[in-house]
Amino acid sequence: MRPIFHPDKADITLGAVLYALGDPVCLAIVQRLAIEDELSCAAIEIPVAKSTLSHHFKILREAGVLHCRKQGTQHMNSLRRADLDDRFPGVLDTILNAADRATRADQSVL
Amino acid sequence: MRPIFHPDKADITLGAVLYALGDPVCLAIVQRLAIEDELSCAAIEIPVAKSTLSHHFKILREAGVLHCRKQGTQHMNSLRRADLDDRFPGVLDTILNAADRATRADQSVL
DNA sequence: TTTCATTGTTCGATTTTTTTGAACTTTCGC
DNA sequence: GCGAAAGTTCAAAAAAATCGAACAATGAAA
Repeated sequence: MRPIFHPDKADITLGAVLYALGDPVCLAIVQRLAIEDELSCAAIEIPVAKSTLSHHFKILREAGVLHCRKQGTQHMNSLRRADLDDRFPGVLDTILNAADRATRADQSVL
Repeated sequence: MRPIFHPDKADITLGAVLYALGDPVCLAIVQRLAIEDELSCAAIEIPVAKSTLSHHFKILREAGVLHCRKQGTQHMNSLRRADLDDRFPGVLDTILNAADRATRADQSVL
C-alpha cells in the first residue's frame, strides 16, 4: 500500500486543472465537493463504472484539484480550494459559480 | 459553401466551453486571440497538422468561444468575449489571467 | 479567362485516450 | 478467520484525436 500522491501547490499546473475541469465527470465531482466538503468516491452518484470513477478521481487528485485521505476502506476527498485559489485566483470560484447557475437553469454539465 | 454555424449566446454551455479550454491547443488559440483580437487560422503557429488545427477551431467555434468570418480565402477568428462574459461572468477572464501568469512563469500550457 | 497559389475543410486510416468488467488488495465488522 | 465494502489494477473494447492526401473556394497573376 503505497502512500497517496499529491502534487505540491507550486507544481499544480493550469493545464492539468483545466483538463480535469473540462471533463464532465470530473466537473460533476468538483461541483459535489464544492457543496459537500468531503466525500467518499462511492458517495458520488454518476452513471459510470467504478473503475472509471476511480480513474477520474486520480486525474483530479494528480492535477491538484482535490485532496484524498484514507479512512478505513474509504477514500475521503475534498477540494484543495485554498491551494487552487492561491495559485490561480478566481478560476475555481468563477467556474463553480457558472456551473451552479447552469445547473439551476437545468443545463447539467453531464 | 454552407454558412458557418455559430451557437446563439443562450445555447453556449459551460461544459462545451470548459471542454474546449481544457484542450491545450484550443487554450493556446484562445490565449493568442485574447491578445490579437482577430486572427486567421494560419496565423497561429502551433505544431499540429493543418487538419487538426481546423478541427480545434471548429470545437471552439461550436462551443461558442470564438466567432469566425470569411474574408477571401481566410477565416478570421475572434473571441466572443461579451457573450461569454455575459453567460459565464469572470470565467474567461480569470482563466486568461491565470494562463497569462503561467506563461510568464515559463510554464506554457502546451 | 485561364492558370496558380493560398487558405481551409473533408475523408479514411492510424494512433492515442477513455471506458469497462473482472480480478485483486485492503480494511473493518462479525 | 470469514465475508462484505471500498477502491485499484489490468487487459480488452470503444471512442476520440491526429494526420496526410485529396478536395473546394477564393483571389491574384499571366
